[in-house]
Amino acid sequence: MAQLRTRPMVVEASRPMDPCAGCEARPFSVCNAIDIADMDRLSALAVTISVDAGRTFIEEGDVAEFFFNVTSGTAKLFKLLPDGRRQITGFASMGTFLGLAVSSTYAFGAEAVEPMRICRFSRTRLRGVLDAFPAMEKRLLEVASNELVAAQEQMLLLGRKTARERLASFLVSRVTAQIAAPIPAMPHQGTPRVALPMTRSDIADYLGLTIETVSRTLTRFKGERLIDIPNASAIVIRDLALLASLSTGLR
Amino acid sequence: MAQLRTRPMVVEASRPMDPCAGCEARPFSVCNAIDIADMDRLSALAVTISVDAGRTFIEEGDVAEFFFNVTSGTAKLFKLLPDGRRQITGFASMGTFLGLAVSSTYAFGAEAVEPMRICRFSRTRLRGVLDAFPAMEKRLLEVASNELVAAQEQMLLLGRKTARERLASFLVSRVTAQIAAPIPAMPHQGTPRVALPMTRSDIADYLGLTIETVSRTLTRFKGERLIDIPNASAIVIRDLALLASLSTGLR
DNA sequence: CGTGCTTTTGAAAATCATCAAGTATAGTGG
DNA sequence: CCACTATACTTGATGATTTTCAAAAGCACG
Repeated sequence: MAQLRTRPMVVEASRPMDPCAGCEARPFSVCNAIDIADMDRLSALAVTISVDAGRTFIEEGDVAEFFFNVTSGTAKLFKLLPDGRRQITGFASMGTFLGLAVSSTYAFGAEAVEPMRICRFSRTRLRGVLDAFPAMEKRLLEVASNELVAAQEQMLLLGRKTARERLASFLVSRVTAQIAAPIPAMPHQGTPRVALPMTRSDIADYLGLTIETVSRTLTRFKGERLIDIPNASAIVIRDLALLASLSTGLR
Repeated sequence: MAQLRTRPMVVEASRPMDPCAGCEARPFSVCNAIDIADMDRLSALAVTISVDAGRTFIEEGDVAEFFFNVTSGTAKLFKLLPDGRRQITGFASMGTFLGLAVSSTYAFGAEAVEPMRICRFSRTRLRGVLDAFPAMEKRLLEVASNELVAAQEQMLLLGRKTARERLASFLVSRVTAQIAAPIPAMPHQGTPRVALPMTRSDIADYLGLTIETVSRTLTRFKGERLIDIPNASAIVIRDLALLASLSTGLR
């Protein structure tokens, strides 16, 4: 399990103008629910933070003092068992809102898998903004509902799919996530290239497998001309349709 | 996979007075967020329905026309793969709110495991109530957040726990759910008795195992004096503390 | 007191995990 | 710029937990 030396988290007292105004993540985040005119109310609470790759910025069980919004980069969200077994419950990228929890402590940890920028809000102070702008609370409910649907899909994967089906599902979801979200996306004319900023170990802990099984299964996919593996952190999808049907057991 | 003959769903045009006034599930449900004085606004939309055991009242993929609130009984929520493999994502009992989904179709199916009474609301009409009472929307966000936490815990179980740990977790969660919720609970002086209205097949599909493994593991627990099995639908917990530590791998 | 279902129990098989090297890859410092 | 080291990834052999296949035992209900 990745463990980098712990460099100090860089906190910038960033308030040049309105940090939210030019925020690239806004179109993809809950912040967008607030009218641009009222945005200052939100940006007054926001503190921009840089997080180095490998840095844990949410510790499971810690008092939940903050909400976070991912501006750039990718984080893995995870839960641990006492003996160190780890389940990654999801990956958070641009626009993802983190910290939803009724309890006073975080129910999961979060660690950057690549350098990140995140927006931090005090939970108590954000509550005031939420009360003032019900549209944002409504947006949060949408976000939570979507995550719930994704979580149920992942339960189906973890509880009932084979290793092959899990990897196929993972690759397909990476493709669709890349299309739906962030960067206008590099043109993919049938052979989309998905970036895998996370390690094989992360993928394994996300899919409930071991790194060896992940590696073997990807190698086998390559042999079957379903994918190409130019390097460990990128995969070229050669037959998305077949992968998609594989992912639901229709081989 | 349980498949009973399909009896017609009984719909009662129930509006004797205010059906919500004497509702036993209200203290445990989102309805409680609304002031008793404003309750008529909600009860005007509510239609009470009886569901026979074995009846599917939410079909995965169907247009999501309604929200539901469970008044009594228990339902299993599930997702299916094309070849029939099933993952039960949760059990819904008194007070559970169902139907959260941004999409226009249900992301999961729901089937009664014992006779139920449920409250049905039109999604479009409930939207008006939610807009009028932000407190209820807020409550829904709390509910969704809690379910998200539970879903993450279940992902940890499905992805990383052994069969023994899964069953131990299941039994412990049944005990705590019984204490926290519904019926003032029968006095349990160290040996709580948990009801299992669902079949072994349901438990298996919930824990990502087969019925055989569920049966074998429970039998082994019995042999180890951790539980008693008076009958197939009830279990007496003889050593909750040991089960609890077993559930996190601390054997 | 059958009849049909669920549950339990047993034996064999299989998928995936574990153990163990060996091979890339990336970052570091000479 | 190139070895050198650390880490990540791949590949192979073996093993174990869990599944699959099969059948008997309980239970509920007519």
